Order: sequence, then C-alpha cells, then structure tokens
Amino acid sequence: MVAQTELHLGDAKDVLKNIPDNSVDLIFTSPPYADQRKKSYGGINPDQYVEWFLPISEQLLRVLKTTGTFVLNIKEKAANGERSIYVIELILEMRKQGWIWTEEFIWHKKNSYPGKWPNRFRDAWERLIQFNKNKKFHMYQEAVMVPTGSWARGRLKNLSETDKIRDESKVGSGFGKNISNWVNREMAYPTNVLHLSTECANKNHSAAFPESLPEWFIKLFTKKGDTVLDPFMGSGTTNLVAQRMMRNSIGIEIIPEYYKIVKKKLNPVQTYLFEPNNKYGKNNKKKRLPIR
Amino acid sequence: MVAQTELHLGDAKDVLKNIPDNSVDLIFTSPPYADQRKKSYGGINPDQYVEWFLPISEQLLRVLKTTGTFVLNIKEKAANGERSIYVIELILEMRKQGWIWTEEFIWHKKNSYPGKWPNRFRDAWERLIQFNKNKKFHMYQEAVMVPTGSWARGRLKNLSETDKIRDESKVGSGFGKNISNWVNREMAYPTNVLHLSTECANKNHSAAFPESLPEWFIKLFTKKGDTVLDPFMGSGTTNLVAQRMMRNSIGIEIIPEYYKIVKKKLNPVQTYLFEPNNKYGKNNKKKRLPIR
DNA sequence: GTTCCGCATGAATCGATAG
DNA sequence: ACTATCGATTCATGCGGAA
Repeated sequence: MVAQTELHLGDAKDVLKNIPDNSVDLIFTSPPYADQRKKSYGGINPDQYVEWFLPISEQLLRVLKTTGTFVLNIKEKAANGERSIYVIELILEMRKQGWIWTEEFIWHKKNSYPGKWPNRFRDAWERLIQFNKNKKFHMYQEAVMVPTGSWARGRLKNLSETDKIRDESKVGSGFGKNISNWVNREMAYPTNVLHLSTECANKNHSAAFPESLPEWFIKLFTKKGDTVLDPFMGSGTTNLVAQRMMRNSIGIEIIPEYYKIVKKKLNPVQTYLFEPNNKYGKNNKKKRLPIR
Repeated sequence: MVAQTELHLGDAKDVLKNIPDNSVDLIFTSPPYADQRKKSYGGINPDQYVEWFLPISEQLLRVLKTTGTFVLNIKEKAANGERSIYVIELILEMRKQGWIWTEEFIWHKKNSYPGKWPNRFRDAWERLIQFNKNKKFHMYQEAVMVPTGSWARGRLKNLSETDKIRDESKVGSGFGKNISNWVNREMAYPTNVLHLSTECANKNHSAAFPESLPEWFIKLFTKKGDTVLDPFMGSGTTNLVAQRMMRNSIGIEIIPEYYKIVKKKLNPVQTYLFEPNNKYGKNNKKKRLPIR
C-alpha cells in the first residue's frame, strides 16, 4: 500500500478550485501569520488578513468532507504594546461562512523565543483552532491516548532531576520520543493542551512546527488511506508526516524554492513500500532524512 | 501597616458606581461564565453575555488607575458541539470602550479531572485576558521570576534532598550562604503560560481558581499598599490572597450567603469601616489606609 | 558507549534611529 | 506624525566535540 502525495505550485486560492468537493478528510495548515515571514511571503497586513484569508477558507469549506476537520495553526502578534485582533475576527467571519468553531487547542511551546520587555513576557503558546462543517465528524480518540496514572508516577519517582524534566513532556501529552516504552500501561485521553518544543537546531530540516504536531492531529482525525490537505505547505512537514502515516496528502505552495525542495524530498519515498512497524523510532530518523 | 479589605453586597454594576475614579491598581476577577452556575447567578445567556458585561467593564475602566491592569479569567464553554463566541466578541467590544487588549495568558489546569466526550477532550485551559487603560502600566516582573531549566538541571541534580530544602528556606529567610549571587543568573522570566493545579478538595467553598492564580497576578501587577478589586468576589479568594500579601482590596458579591462567608473569613479589623457615601469628595484612600 | 559542555538558533518585541 | 529598519534583549533545545 502506498500513500499518494500530490504537490501543487501556486496560490492556494486558485489551486484549491481544482480540488473536488467533499474530498478531503483533514486540513492541517499554518498559514503565514500577519506581518511575519515578510522576506519570503511578502507579509500580509493585519488589517487585511481576514479579507485575504476568507476566499481561501471558503474553498477549504467546499473541499472538506462533511465528516472532516480543519485545524488552523495561528497566533496573533503583539505590536506597540497591543495584540492584534485579526485572529479572533477571523473566527467570527469563518462562522458566517458556515464553519463551526468546535474547539481551540493550545500548543504550549516550551522553548519559546527569548527576550525581555518592560510590559510583557515571552509568548509561549499558539492557537490550534478546530473548525468543522458538521457537528458529526470523525475523531479517533483512542489513537492519541497517553500513558498516565500510578505506573507513570511510580516510574518518575526513581528518575533523576534531569530525566524528570525531560520526561515531563512525555507525561503531559504524549509527545515524547520513546513513547513505545509506555505502551500497554495505563492509558488516558489527553487534554486540549499540547506540550511540545519547536525544533530549532535541527539541521536536516527547519519547519514552522515540529513533526509531532501534524502527527497528533492526523492520528486524531484520520485513518489510513484518508486524505490530508495543507494549502500552505512550506517545508512540507504536514505532507511528509501524512505520507509516513499512510495517508494520502495534497500540498500547495506558492514559493517555487519550497515547492522544489518538498518535491525532491517526497517523490522518492512515494514509490517506496512503507513498513508500518518502523515508524517513530529515533534510529529511523537518520534513515529517512538524507535525500538521495 | 494593615491592608484594608472592603466588602460590598450588591450588584457589581451598581456598587462600582460608588468607587472613585482612578483608584484601583489591579482588577482580578472571574465572572460567572455564561449559562453556568445557574443556581447561584441565575445564568446569563451566552447571547446576552456581552450586553450584560459591558456596563460593568465601563465602570471598571473608570475606577482603574491609568497605570493599572485588568485581568479577566474566563473561558467560553462548548454548547451543542460548538464553542460560544461571547468571549472573543467581548474582547472586541471592550476595545471599543477604550480598553487595550495587551495580552492573553493561558492558565493550564494540570489537575482538572478526567473526562471525555465523543467529540472533544477534557478542557484543560482557561484564558486570562489582560486589559489596560494605557500602554504604560506598572509591571513588577522580578516578583514572579522562576528557576531556569539549566538551574534545575545543573544545580539541583547534584544536591542532596536536604540541600534542596535548606536552600529553599534560605531564599525566603535571607540566612545562610548568599545565594543571591547566582540566583539572579539562574532565574528566568516566566512566559505567558501558567502551570497551576486546581485545588479541588478544599473546605466547603468551591473556588473558581486556586489561590496561586490571583497571587501570581497580584505579585506581578501590584506592590504592597496597592489596591486590588474583584467585582465578582465569590468565595473571596482574590481578597483573601490580597490581604495576606498586604494589598488593600475591594470585593463585590451579589449573593448574601457568599458575602457573609467571606466577611466572616476575613479579619474583622480589616473589613472594618466602610463608608459607602464617601465617594467623590475627599480622597478616602489615604484616610482608610492606616487603621490599627 | 556515556556524560558533559559549548554553541548556534528560533512564527519575538520594543525602543531608537533614519527616511 | 508615520512607516521601515536595526540593535538589544533572552532561554530551551539539540547537535557535535571533548573528557
């Protein structure tokens, strides 16, 4: 079984028109935030952001299945001592388009950007806003259960301080790396707060979000063979993870350089027969990264 | 020096009118959420929530000092599979009143009790929305600094349990080795994500938030002798903490039973002598401070 | 093979300076 | 007065080299 990955070069609002109605199970994306990524994307003014995004979200509403989910990763910036309001305005406007605002997950970034200002602390969280077309949608909650309970606590007690600190991410939301050790123990459902760090010093690839972020939502809202869409592909993290998890995916990117990089990265793997057992281990990270 | 605590029985929107302009340094409150606590507050319909709150926030804007801060603890609930929008509408409307939306802190509730629904996970976070009158406001950042990760990794790891305990007490008492030399370097400013446990098993009253929550914001935005206001006092957590931290405080509560409980709980000397008619005239603030 | 230490690096934000 | 650019500030993380 092979997961198909479709890559498109172009503007999301145009390219989306070629995608059929009700054909996508999960949209996971992180659009360029207002006034950020100026060098690459030109930067959208906060005042014009909603206006810019609405034609795209309208298309997204069309291509999403009625049982599907749209997860939008975004965070408004602070400027001149005040937070922008375009994100919450966007939620209100998208509701008018017919979207249902189902949930808002919090991504707690442990290693947020440092800095000190007289009037504010470091911004250490981003929004993961969940929208749906219908009140009935597919959600595979068991797929993201996390180890917890007395066993986890007992084990933690015997660890060094260093290990405790490191392991906290594992206990909190299941984003730790050696999760396989915890399988078949006491499991619990996670919450709507996700703990994970940005991968900043990773030489092999730099992405806006770590792989575990789309991975979690792909697990939660799709099953194998489903289709995942990222209309702002960037470095292609969503599509890479989708492919590895045996989900079909569609990626759209407006910048040729990014498009080429992703195309190179994904194409060879596409024809490669996937083995579900060999997934999230540390050793296989090296294996999958070198591009041949 | 004694911190004075004023308690008022009545509707916030009326009682607030008796509080002088520009007299409060911090407003910290957790209003009744829409459609919840029906038995106590009669339940405010989500559709009418903004309309209900705006006359109150207008008064709050008046009584707050230009250097003061308003922290609103609130979280919209999900009803019928959808998140209510009254909180984000409220932010937009309060901006129109003249409030500056400075920041949104996240309170990550670690111990919220387990639960699961077909369409969502446990809601483990709440908003702490910071509003200001002015871009310049008082913020005492050093008061809430926390140990850095490297401090925990490097120092704590090599210390015995007793050393850890001893050193902690020294920070407070000032005795022992002078650790202030390296404390500064090993302390970091926090982020806008707060990790606190909910105090579930607590006496008779059910507080909406743990004491550490108002404590953190009182440390951050006030100094001793400042005035803290909670227009929806409830079980009086904010006022209790304020009093303990040597801040004057004002509490307003509409339900007689709560009012009586708080009045009993707080030191009578410090709840002594409130003069409701003494409003706009002479500066009653200095007058009511030094009472023995 | 471990552990430890040094170092580069982020979806940041503000205030000052320049046009 | 308003926008554009730049420097200063700051810390968790992971990598690579050293002990």
